[in-house]
Amino acid sequence: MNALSDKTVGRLSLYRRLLNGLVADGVTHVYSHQLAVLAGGTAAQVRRDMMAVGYTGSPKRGYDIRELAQSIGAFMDAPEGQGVALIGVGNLGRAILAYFAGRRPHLAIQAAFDADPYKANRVIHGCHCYPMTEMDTIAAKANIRTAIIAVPATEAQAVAAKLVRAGVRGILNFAPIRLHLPAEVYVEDIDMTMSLEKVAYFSRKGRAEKEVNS
Amino acid sequence: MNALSDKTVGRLSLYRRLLNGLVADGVTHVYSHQLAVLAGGTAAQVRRDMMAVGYTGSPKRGYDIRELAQSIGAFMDAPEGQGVALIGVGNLGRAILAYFAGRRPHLAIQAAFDADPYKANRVIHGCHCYPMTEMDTIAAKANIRTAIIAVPATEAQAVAAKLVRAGVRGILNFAPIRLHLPAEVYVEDIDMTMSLEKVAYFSRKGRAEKEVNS
DNA sequence: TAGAACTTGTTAACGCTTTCACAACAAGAA
DNA sequence: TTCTTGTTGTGAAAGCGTTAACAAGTTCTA
Ligand SMILES: NC(=O)c1ccc[n+]([C@@H]2O[C@H](COP(=O)([O-])OP(=O)(O)OC[C@H]3O[C@@H](n4cnc5c(N)ncnc54)[C@H](O)[C@@H]3O)[C@@H](O)[C@H]2O)c1
Ligand SMILES: NC(=O)c1ccc[n+]([C@@H]2O[C@H](COP(=O)([O-])OP(=O)(O)OC[C@H]3O[C@@H](n4cnc5c(N)ncnc54)[C@H](O)[C@@H]3O)[C@@H](O)[C@H]2O)c1
Repeated sequence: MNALSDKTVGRLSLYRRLLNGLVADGVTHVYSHQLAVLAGGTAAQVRRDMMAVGYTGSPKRGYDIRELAQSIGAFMDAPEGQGVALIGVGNLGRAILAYFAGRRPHLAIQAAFDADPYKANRVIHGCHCYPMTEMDTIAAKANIRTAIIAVPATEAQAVAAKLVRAGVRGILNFAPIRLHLPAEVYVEDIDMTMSLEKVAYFSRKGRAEKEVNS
Repeated sequence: MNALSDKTVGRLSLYRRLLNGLVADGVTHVYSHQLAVLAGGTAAQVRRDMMAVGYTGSPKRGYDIRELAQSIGAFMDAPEGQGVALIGVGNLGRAILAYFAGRRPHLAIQAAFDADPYKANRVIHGCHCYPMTEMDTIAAKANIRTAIIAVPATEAQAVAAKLVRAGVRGILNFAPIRLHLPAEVYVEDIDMTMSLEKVAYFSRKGRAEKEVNS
């Protein structure tokens, strides 16, 4: 139960998704090197990540998929489930709502908020959309500690501060600015412009490849 | 002109956007520590990144914003501009089209593709949407080397392979699977589910903080 | 049973990235 | 001019995450 690193948690999430896929295919066991190719990593890394969750496989049979997935779940999921709020129901916000709607039982978007009164008090992709003025009360009532920001960049800092005041401790931020918040708030930025520029750069320059001596 | 690291390229993209914002505010010079707080990093890192692009500021005045932005552009942008293709014009694809439409002159989405014949041969957010059957010819004609994948996970691998055959060398992948492609193709994954699970985890556990001795 | 074959768990080495620390330097003040 | 102040550029150190390597272990074969 010691603190896991950022990257390890990300990979655990990926592993679990892959494991669930394997369960659906009827597979029962998997080796670290198999999981590694699915996850795009190395076998050593998979084993090291398993150390972090404390799950132990068996030599010659590998990992029991169902047990391992459950083990990761015990580690990552809130036992009582966890609610998420979405702020900003624009083009991106609606796509996100559509995507996450009813997909994950233990991690669902429970409420959406938008400053536009035209969008408020409607149900979008199965999620009730409230006006921003009600955010504090609803976030408190549903015990929301996690939020997704999909408002224009100019609004993001103010919205983030408001969320933190309402008790939010983790933010997934799509606005292309860096938020300034207390250190105990975890912020993950998804900066599509930055990502696209990286891809564009490397698709011209090529990835710096390790030179292989002939 | 030596190879830059992944992370450095990402930050350069961010710096440039911040610099452009400052130019709009009429600022002409900036210190490394100012840029650092905007970018959410440290002054030392900013200076090291500047080393990478080879631009030299002046002590006591800092960096000339306009020159620096131009310097980064010379480093990152294709001189003749660069076209991007979007595959999959669903909920997410349309949001992306709306967002990038007409925003960046030197890095524009020039063509969209979708397997659904209902979506083909229409103009969506100013971008022509073609049927998948025409992808090869159009990608070749427009000299497209960069693509965004926003198709369902089950289709992503096949679409990616098709893109690579058509000459694409960099892919921004939104589908929640790891693509298996030749090593010279640069792939950046944006895995929203993974990111959200990370945020959910750390919003409960708190970020592993450095213990400060009293 | 003994041995072969292949796996896991774990420590140590490695490499990449960030941070530190400071010499060199520019600009203004005295 | 000379001193003070606050910056940049950069080698060296530190930190962090990944990879390599191998002992210990499990199963199958004979
Ligand atoms: N659409 C994309 O694909 C995309 C890509 C990259 C980044 N982004 C970023 O994501 C964010 C949203 O993008 P979008 O395309 O959905 O924009 P959008 O304009 O379509 O939607 C923004 C929504 O936020 C609401 N809003 C505005 N101010 C608000 C406030 N103070 N409180 C609550 N709600 C408020 C608006 O009413 C609107 O519904 C932006 O920051 C954008 O830069 C979007
Ligand atoms: N919507 C989101 O916010 C979101 C979030 C996370 C991940 N994703 C991922 O992004 C991808 C797209 O999501 P979406 O919500 O836009 O899905 P969607 O179903 O709305 O859109 C998918 C689009 O792809 C097209 N398509 C299907 N097969 C194709 C093929 N072989 N070639 C070309 N086009 C094809 C479909 O016609 C459709 O227009 C999915 O992989 C999804 O997992 C989306």
